[in-house]
Amino acid sequence: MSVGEKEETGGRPADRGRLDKRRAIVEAALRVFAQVGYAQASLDVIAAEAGVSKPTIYNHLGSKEKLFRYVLTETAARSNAKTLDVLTDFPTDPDRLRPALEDLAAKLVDCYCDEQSEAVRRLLYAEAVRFPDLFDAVRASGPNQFTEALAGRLARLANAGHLRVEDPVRAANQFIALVYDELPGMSALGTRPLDPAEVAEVVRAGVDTFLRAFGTHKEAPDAPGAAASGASGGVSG
Amino acid sequence: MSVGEKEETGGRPADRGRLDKRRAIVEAALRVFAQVGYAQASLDVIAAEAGVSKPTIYNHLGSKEKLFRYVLTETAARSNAKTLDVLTDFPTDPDRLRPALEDLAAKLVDCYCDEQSEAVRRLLYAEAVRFPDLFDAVRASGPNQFTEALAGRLARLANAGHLRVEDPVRAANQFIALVYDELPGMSALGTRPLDPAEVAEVVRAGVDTFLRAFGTHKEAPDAPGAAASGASGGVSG
Amino acid sequence: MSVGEKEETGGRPADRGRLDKRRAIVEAALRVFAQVGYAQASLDVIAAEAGVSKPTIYNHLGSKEKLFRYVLTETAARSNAKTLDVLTDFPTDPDRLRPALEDLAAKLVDCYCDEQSEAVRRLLYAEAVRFPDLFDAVRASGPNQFTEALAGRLARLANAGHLRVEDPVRAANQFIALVYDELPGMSALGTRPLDPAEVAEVVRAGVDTFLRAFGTHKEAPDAPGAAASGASGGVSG
Amino acid sequence: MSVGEKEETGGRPADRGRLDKRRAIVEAALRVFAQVGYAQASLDVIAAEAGVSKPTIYNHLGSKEKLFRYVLTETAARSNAKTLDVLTDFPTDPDRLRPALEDLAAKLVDCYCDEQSEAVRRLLYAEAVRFPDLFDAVRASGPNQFTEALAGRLARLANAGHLRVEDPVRAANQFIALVYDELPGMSALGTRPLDPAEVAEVVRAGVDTFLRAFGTHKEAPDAPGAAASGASGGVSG
DNA sequence: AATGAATGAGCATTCATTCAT
DNA sequence: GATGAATGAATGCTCATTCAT
Repeated sequence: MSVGEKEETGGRPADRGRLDKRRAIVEAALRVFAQVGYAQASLDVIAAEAGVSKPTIYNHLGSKEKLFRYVLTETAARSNAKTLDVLTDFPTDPDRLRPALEDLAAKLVDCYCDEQSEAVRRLLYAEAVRFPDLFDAVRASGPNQFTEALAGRLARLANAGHLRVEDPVRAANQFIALVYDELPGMSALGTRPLDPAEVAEVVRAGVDTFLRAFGTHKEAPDAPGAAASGASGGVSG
Repeated sequence: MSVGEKEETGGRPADRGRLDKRRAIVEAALRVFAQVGYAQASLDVIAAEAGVSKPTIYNHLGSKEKLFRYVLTETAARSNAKTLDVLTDFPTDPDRLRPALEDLAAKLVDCYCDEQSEAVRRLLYAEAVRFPDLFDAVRASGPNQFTEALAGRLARLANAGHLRVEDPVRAANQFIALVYDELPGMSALGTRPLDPAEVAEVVRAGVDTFLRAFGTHKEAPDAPGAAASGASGGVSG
Repeated sequence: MSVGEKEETGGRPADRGRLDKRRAIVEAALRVFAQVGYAQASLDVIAAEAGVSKPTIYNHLGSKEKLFRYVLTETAARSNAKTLDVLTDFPTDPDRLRPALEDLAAKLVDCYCDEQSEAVRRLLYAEAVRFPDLFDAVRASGPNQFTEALAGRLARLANAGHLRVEDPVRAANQFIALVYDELPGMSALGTRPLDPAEVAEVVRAGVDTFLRAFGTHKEAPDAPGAAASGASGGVSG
Repeated sequence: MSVGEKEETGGRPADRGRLDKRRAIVEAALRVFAQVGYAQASLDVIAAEAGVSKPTIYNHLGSKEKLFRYVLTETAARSNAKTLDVLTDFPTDPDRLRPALEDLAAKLVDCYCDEQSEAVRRLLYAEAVRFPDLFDAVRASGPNQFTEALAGRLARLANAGHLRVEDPVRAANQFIALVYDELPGMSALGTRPLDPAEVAEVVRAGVDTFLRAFGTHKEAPDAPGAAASGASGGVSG
């Protein structure tokens, strides 16, 4: 235990290879599950992809089902942590609210649209009947926490006079809905790359609507007239 | 649909049984696919559930994949038709906009949360990678059409001075997002029954936010104080 | 259904091939089970040996365990029927008892030492722990019935004054023990061919002892002095 | 076995643990083999049962097959030694023959029906095809020796005028057959406990028949009327 | 000497699909 | 047109065995 490198696993040096293999298995499994789903994923393929033999998967993770559960919860946890992180930078008492919200929304949809995030979402949808507990677990550890945290921020902003929200949790959910809801359709559920410009536009429009609904008079569109993607003028006033 | 209604199920009476079998197969397949997913669904089970023999499925639909495609597109088409229908009752020049929108939203989420609708959604998510074209086809025939139609209504309302919308398509998407987005999480992706009261509350809150963002001064909450789950009046200061 | 051949199965002509396959499977399974035992028998090998595909075995017999049960009980039933048959020829009031008993014993051990009989015995021993019910079933349908039947004959002989038996069932068991017990050891549990002469000698000696114990004075050794295989004279008196 | 009794378990004290492990392995293996058979016995289970790791089994015994051979021969040897021992107490010139024979028979069937003895028998039956040499080895070292020894005793008794036997080996085999043959069926091949009273009855009946066949006039039933389960006196007439 | 970890080979079972009837 | 029967191809999982430690 002289220089380092082995320090990071904490255990005996021999554990190094073991942990590498475990990680390789889990990563390969995520790739394969995301590609073909739970039922169609064959352990042969996962083993090959991970560069290990099939029994090694069983030694490490016990069964296909346990592997699936582990992969999903672990991946979801990682995604969730990243998502929660985007709130860290969010200013408590922002100079200008609109850009702050747009920044937040951009980072948020970035997390939500991340390849692994979308893969987990697809798998949870796909197996909602067979693994209902997985859905609950991931939701509890992820989206719900983010919603709560965001609700807290919104409540503080409201208290500071920057927003008019009555039910912060609902407002938080609506914020997420406004900035994200259109994207899965555009990316074919995370299956096709998104045009960043379109994403930015969706985000801006979502934040705009959010602020129209919950903002105070102090806020004005960032760049007037930039919000419209379809009909240019004509309507309101 | 004037003259022969029965004509559309085939001319000779002998085809009657044939079409019955086909329908039985498709319905059974939907049930089974919805329950266990594409890969885990076995044709034996579907055949048994439909009360036919396995080769009959092949005679009628060619292969498991074609069966899946057919079931999904057909079911989606039915759902979509029902969804589009909810716009029929929507008044062009409503006396009071809020209740009209709430009624519309209620009917809409009813369609979206319908068991078959949710099953199709889960299956599209599950097989988004393997059947990307299915996702596109269903989206094109369904949600997109509804969005467009709703956008048209919103534009007319805007023209009539009832709303202030610049981009009607976007507004339509946001309307849907606001009234529906929270529900899949609540129903575990259509897997668990929803509490109608909670649904109504979500819908009302979504419409409320929508009107705060896009409504004109003429609109006020339907029942003062009923819209929020928290404090009713103004929050901030 | 002109000449015949199909008549013997009774069902539709198409059933012919089906029944042939079933029989082929069962026969192959018996061979393989007898050769390598239950656990080591692979369905691949059985299928190949039977000239059918593996799923066909499942179509016909459901599972390896069911196949085993079926093969054992069916084979045992056949063996048992044959064994019971040897009593048919046994004279009720024999002129001379000794040759009748020797004939009976010879036929009996022929049945007991039959290849299939021994195979079933080995398999029952081998799987007595895993399939205790099989042991009971086969015993009830086979040996017990024979013992009872033989006991009946012995009782009648006793009543007719040809034997002195108090407990006919026990005497029957002892008769079987005397004429058969040595043979499994000699044939390595049915694994090696028996020398017919040795078998005859064992049988004769067994019957001799039986008659010494249960016979009346009327009976005398068939061929005086022929019973001894080891020490020639010297002993008795 | 004069000087060092402990010498035989190895010289250095360090070997103590090694030999303990070996013994633990063999005992565990016997338990597992007896329970599930050769093929179904997994070395993982045996290792766990023995409290050692799997490679340790290989270090000590080389392979599953060698382990099986060793376990069977060693266990058989132990059983055989015990069985041979029952002849030690058998009086050369008994006062009364019947009780002596009954005592001998009781002890003998006790040995034969011992759990380990039956387990070995079942395993030899089960693997008679795969391990024919094992069957021969065990038979040579065990039953044959006992038979020979018993034959010697019977010959001496005959010489002393207590019995009338012409072929002592055959008589020995018949003695064993008479007192033991019924028991495996009653205990489901050693799988179920025997009722001692029934065993005693079988033994007594066996000895009775043996004496009726080979005894001299000097011998009479031990307890008049106790020998038969049916009518005691003469039957026919 | 003992073990944790890894693996190649094998097995029971299932399934989508086809063919003869 | 409908079906019973059959099958090639996979799949999840287990096991005896070996190697590095």
